[in-house]
Amino acid sequence: MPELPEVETVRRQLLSAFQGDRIESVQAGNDSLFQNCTAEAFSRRLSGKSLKEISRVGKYLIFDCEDIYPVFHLGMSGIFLQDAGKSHYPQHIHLQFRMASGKALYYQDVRRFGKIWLHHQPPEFKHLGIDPVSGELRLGELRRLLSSRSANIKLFLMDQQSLTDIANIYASEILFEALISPFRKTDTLSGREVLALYSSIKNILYQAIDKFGTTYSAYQTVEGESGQNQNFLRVYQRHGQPCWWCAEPIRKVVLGNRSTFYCPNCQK
DNA sequence: TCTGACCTGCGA
DNA sequence: TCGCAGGTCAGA
Repeated sequence: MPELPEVETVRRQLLSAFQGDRIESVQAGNDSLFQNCTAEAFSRRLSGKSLKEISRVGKYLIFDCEDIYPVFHLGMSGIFLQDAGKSHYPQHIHLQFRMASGKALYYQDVRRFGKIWLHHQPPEFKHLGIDPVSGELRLGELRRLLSSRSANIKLFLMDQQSLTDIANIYASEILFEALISPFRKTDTLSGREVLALYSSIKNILYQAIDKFGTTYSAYQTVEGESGQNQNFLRVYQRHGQPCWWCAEPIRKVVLGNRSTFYCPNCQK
């Protein structure tokens, strides 16, 4: 499940492997992934273009291919692979790029929640909030966002209008490290708690990027490897196991239709 | 603001 | 066989 650190890992690995390379041909097989063009048009328009740059806005990956900008959202299970032989689900490979260098790039999406667009100019994402791993998120800005409304803190962290969507695994981990209950309201946090939350957002997300993301189910890096961050999670999927700090069993509840993991003793 | 649908693999 | 996993968005 590619969340923000996984998407950033993918971006860095794609750039490292393919920046400057020219797309010789594209085979696209599944029209349902394409939001504003057909698979055939996607293939035709990208063939012959060079991959100059890849940027990320939230969980969107924007490829700069000269005068055309394919945009990918990986959804729940979208991954890029250099080697189709490392795919665990080759029947779900929907896109295949052949590059002038002789390399190949495959897009696999088991659940097909991913989305692909083709733009003629760099797209804007006005509906997205601040990227939490950019330098744009400062303590004062987080304090302003938290106090501007009275929302559940877990849902706030998963709301892409505020912080470009930190997503489920990391929202639980961030609240655990900050010792803040997932049931709290955003406008009830003390100055000390806001500071703890701010530090925790940075720590947890940068650690996840450093560990090449978290692998559950279908996620693999571009090189076909698993992420390493699942070995460092302290509450996610650990319900019933003792808390890292106090040994109280970790609990699981559903908030906003998503599983939420927390320590009822440490998180106030 | 909340809920359900989309989708497929996996484990109970 | 059924429920769960979860990002996003439309609709209630």
